[in-house]
Amino acid sequence: MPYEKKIPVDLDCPLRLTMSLIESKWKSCILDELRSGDTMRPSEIHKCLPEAAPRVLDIQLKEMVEDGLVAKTIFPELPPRSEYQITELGKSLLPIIDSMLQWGEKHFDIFEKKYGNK
Amino acid sequence: MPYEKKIPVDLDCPLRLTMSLIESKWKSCILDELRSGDTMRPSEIHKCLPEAAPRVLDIQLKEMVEDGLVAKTIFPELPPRSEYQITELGKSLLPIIDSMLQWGEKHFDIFEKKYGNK
DNA sequence: TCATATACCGAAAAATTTTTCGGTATGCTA
DNA sequence: TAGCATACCGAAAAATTTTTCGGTATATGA
Repeated sequence: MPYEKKIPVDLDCPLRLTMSLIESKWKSCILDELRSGDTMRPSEIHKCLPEAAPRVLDIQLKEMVEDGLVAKTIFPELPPRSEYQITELGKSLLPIIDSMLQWGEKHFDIFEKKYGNK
Repeated sequence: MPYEKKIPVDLDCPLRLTMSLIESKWKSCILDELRSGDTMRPSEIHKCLPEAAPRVLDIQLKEMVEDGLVAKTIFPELPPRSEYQITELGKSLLPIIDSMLQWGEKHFDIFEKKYGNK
């Protein structure tokens, strides 16, 4: 296989399971982008997360589809077109994403001061 | 430096900030272990997380102390003794840990079926 | 005396993830 | 016709994290 995780998800404990689904660098951001429920094309997602290497987004989107967090529709056209949309399972993670977002906003200044502008 | 993260935390966005504080393999579990507020000695933590290599726990505990999630008390004795305790900042992450734990419990069977027992 | 336990560190190896680069195929526009 | 965009893939390089191993120091128990 081209690129594949050794262990798809961590079944050792429920906490590690949830973490393993979202801990890759951009997965939580992808869920956040898709939160509205609207479909997004890959190129849009890339535009919204310009710091992410396009290849990682491909890989992580693929894993999220495999994990059932995101659904993919491929249109058999040329040039190719496809769309991604958050699933119900993916939506059920949004409260977690929200609370992390809020926590980060609330405590941002602590870490800004501590680690910020090098 | 012996072992050090390139970038301590991710200040690009609040969501990535929160993720970067807990996404290392065992940090969320460490917070979960320390949740009661009682102090724990390193050897206890190691016993509670036997699958983690002791060295990673050392490293990750040290980072969590640096990040302010955990407090450390060193007793100047021999043989050495030290204690770790969750801080208020660390406690403020517990609702997130809780919701991940609950999510994992609720959806465990999906992933068990999908990826489980090889 | 020898083994064990304690807490931690450094170095190097191994594993994993992320990034970079190049390639596929085709339609549109200049 | 040339260049660009689209969506994706493979391979390899780079970066990062995790693991393994060995070492520090001293007290206790066999």
